[in-house]
Amino acid sequence: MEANRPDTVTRILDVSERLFVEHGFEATSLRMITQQAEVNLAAVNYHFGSKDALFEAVFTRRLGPLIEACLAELDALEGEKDGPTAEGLVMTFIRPCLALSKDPARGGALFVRLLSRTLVENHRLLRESLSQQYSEFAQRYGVAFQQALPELSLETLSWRMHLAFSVMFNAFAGNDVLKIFMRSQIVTARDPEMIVKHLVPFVIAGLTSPVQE
Amino acid sequence: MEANRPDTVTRILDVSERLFVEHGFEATSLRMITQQAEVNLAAVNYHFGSKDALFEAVFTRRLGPLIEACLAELDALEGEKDGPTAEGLVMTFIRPCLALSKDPARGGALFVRLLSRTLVENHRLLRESLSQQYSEFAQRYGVAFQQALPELSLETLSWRMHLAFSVMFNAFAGNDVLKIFMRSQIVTARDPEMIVKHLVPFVIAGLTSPVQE
DNA sequence: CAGAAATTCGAACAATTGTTTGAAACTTAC
DNA sequence: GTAAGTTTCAAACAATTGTTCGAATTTCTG
Repeated sequence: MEANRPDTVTRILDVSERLFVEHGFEATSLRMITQQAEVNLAAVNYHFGSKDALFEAVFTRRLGPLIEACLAELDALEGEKDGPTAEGLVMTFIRPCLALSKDPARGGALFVRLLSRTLVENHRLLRESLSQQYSEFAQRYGVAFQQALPELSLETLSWRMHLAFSVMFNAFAGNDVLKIFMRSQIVTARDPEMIVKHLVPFVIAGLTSPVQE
Repeated sequence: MEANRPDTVTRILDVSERLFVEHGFEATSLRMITQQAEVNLAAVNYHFGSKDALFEAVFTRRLGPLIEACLAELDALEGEKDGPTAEGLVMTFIRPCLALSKDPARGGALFVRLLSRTLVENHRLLRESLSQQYSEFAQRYGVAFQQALPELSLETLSWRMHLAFSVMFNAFAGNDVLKIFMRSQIVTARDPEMIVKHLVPFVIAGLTSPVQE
């Protein structure tokens, strides 16, 4: 009947990804995970070693390919004749996030939400294990944006990049800060295309705004 | 020696506010709180009733005055002769947040960080208890922005407000999404004035960007 | 000062947490 | 088919969790 269901490791990862997003790392117990994944309680410690290691495994499964996709887009853009524009650079980040959000096989928007959550929670996993590993990501974008927006000072550019990635992450994660207050006024459809339609112009405008002294 | 230290309730609230920000709600135990606050373990349940009620108390202590300050600024702005501009509206939100961040007596930037964290975590407290209570906040800003940016469709305006408040919240909370990756490149000084210097132009540009079809 | 009310205290409660263990079941290889 | 290796299983582990209780203590009130 259900012959080709994923193996134990994959089922644990899928359920963990969803539960970590819904309830957070601390509030998600191994019994919740193993119960919904229909595996034995000891399976987590057998396959991953510990709950912390499971969390890291959930992360590395998606973050690596996502960052590689961004860097590949960056390579393609820098290969063109004209220098990269700010909009082009933004799209090299948007497109992989969009593709991930629209792919149910890769958890859809779940992982971006988990990433956003973990960033805000300031987890030690992101501070220690993954920060060094993926420092290339930020360095590449830093250089590229410096090239695309040469009129900005390093301080201003750094701040605008910080703000731009901040709003992009939160948009993809669906963190509706206003949804809490506005009852039914804004229906923030989770449609990823809709996100991009309004997100990209907003970010581009913020990045390319003329400096005022 | 230390005669006028705060009373038990205040000490619990102060310590809880800090620990909830540092470790999150679930990962903060009552024993951590009572130990650092130098009160008995049972004091929390005696004064607040439960850990959930303590969390709500930590919230209501700061959120109410903050929102009222924003609405007061809004009243003052709407009382002027000219209609409110987008920048003026943004500043009615920025100024109270800035004042709170710079006031150690009110926990400084702690509460804004807690608010940001709780928004991302999608806590039921913000969905249920506080959303109805402070719906006036969003409604007032919705009407005001509609007046300041009449050329925008309701859909576009809603999205831009969502993105604007999203980036403002995260900026004040100090959620450096790039800090994780960039090692020492960007030193995002926690100086609130510095935040505003770069945050406000970014948000204004995104809000007032001409619509492109 | 005496009595009442409010607060603090130490101790214990049941429940849940992540983790470990050794045996059972299964898969693979010769 | 049998032995070796891999995976699953039920059960238990010590530790920690939020909460409760009654007695001690302090503070307020007359």
